[in-house]
Amino acid sequence: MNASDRSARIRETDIYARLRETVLAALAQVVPDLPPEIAARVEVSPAKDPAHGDMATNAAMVSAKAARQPPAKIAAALVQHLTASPDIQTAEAAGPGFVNLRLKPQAFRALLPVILSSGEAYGDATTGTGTKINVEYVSANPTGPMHIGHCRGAVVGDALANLLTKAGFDVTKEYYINDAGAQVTALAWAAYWRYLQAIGSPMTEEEFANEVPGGLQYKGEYLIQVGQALATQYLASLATPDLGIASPELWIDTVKDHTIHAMMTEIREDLRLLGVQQDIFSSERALVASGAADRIIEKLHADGLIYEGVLEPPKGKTPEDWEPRPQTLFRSTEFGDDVDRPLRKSDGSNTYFANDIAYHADKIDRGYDVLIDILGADHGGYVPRMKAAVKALSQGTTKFDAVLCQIVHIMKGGQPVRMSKRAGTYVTLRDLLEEVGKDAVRFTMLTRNSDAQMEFDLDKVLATTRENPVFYVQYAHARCRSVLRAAAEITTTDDLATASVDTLASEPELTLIRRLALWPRTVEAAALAHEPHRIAFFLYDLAADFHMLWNRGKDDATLRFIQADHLQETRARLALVAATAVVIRSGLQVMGVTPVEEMR
RNA sequence: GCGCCCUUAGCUCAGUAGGAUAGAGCAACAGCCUUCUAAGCUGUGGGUCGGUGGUUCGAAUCCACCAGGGCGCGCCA
Repeated sequence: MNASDRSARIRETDIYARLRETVLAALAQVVPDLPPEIAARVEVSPAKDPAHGDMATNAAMVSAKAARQPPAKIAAALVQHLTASPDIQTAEAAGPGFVNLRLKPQAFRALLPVILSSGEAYGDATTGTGTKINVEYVSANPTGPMHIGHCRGAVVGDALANLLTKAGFDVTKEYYINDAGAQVTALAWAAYWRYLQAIGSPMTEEEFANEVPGGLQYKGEYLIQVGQALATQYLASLATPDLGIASPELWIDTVKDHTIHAMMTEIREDLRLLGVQQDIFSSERALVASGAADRIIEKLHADGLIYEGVLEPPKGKTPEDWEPRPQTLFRSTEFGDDVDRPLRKSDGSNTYFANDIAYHADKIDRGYDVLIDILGADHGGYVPRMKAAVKALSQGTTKFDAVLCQIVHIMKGGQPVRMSKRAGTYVTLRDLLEEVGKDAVRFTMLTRNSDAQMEFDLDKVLATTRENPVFYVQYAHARCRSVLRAAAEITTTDDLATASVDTLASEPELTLIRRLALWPRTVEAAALAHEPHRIAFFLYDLAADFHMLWNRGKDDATLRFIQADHLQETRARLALVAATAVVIRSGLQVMGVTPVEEMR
């Protein structure tokens, strides 16, 4: 799509963007030599108070200084020019220099055919055209099935990726498998224990645990199958002749491979059930094995960004066992971090950070303009060093943003559900999905800003009341579909895009249409802010407007959508209903929630 | 001790890229309602946007300091 096609499309679908162009054109008449950076600050935004009209612009105020004229004077001149616009009914200067615009109802109504012919593509933006973004999310240790703690990041990341795609970005969804660290070695030992059990080893768990460096972790039963599979494939060849612990070199890589593969199979299935489908799975272990991590460290070394040094102890709180030690450090302080960060452990292997630098370098090499990591809030302290690393690696050309997800507290029967493996109340993602379903999980996870803690009340997400946004939004869509089904017997609905909508003039109808008009703007703002939860709130408001309109039919039968003896009126109303359904679907699509056709 | 995030109605939370008189749901109060597909509808009360300064024509929003909560703080990921 070229630039003029693009702006034509914007004029057609985003009424606020269109009016902004109108205002800028008028402003160019009033203030001929306005600097572009001032023009960029001109906004046309929806009026908060209906008494102010439909929209307002700050054009006069932001340009007053550059024009060396008082805002009121510029506003008055703008009003003169703007009243000539075919979209505008009235324009008036108000307050400290706003220009309030009241649009002709037709300007809003004309959107309905556009929505109906665009379908769910309505709201697509071109903001991100030409920008490649990588969204990395979930990235759980492959040490067991996914639990609730992983779930929020998965949903937020997935919805954000969808949102960015809708806003025109070229998006890659990625999962980074943290399969290289000590945790995975511990996992392999745990699987090896299940293997020994499977081949009938006489060792007791205690005897085995005493031989494991760091002790036996991951006692979950989910590894039993892995052990049995190993036994089937390798018989007793991974153990000593008397079925004891063989030298780790003989089995550790095999068991690791096998176990990680088994865990990832489970995790992929969990993700699939959650409706998450990532494009790329990157392995930390493969990255290290390929030598990429070492190469990056060498490169940074050559750039003078790595040195051997001793860190100061944390101020005010010196750990008991603190002692000065020389370490391999990355100069992250040169790029805004608080302290330089270690890259090597004392055993010579890389820290997680070192490998993550290599991983992000790899993503930069793949040509992304923006890297987004979805992280748990407990990784907040990690963000500045990663930001520093990306800056150093890309010479500042690649942007990095981290979206932090706060903890989710599961509530049931008014009581918090404790997350404890020992107590057996460890809630897996699969349990949650079975209990409330994918759609309720996804929607609910998006009903809070991701950096706010959230209560997930298992009883409330299934409630059929207005206070449950999942229900309220789905119900609005179901009602739309219900009306359209009912109307199918009276009038055809397939060509509503060409229906005359001039009769839609009541306040609740126009309120709903104005809400629909906000959709492109909402998509764009949410995408740029990396805040997918805004979509959920928009849909809730949209649903409220729709239910309001529906409820009017309760009091007054002539206000119902279907009027058997007024076909033209009916078709106009149905066009509005159909457009509402389209926008709800469009929003649910971003959230990864399946719209329902009926509530049963 | 330091850094990051947070603090908005009784409760749970929004607040659209600094805009006008800060919004919604629940709860409370007062009415209505038995339905084109229903699990409700209308109205009312309720706020020093944690506090104090500052920048600005204009601040819940940006800056500084203070108070309270969460997270993190040399080879865990």
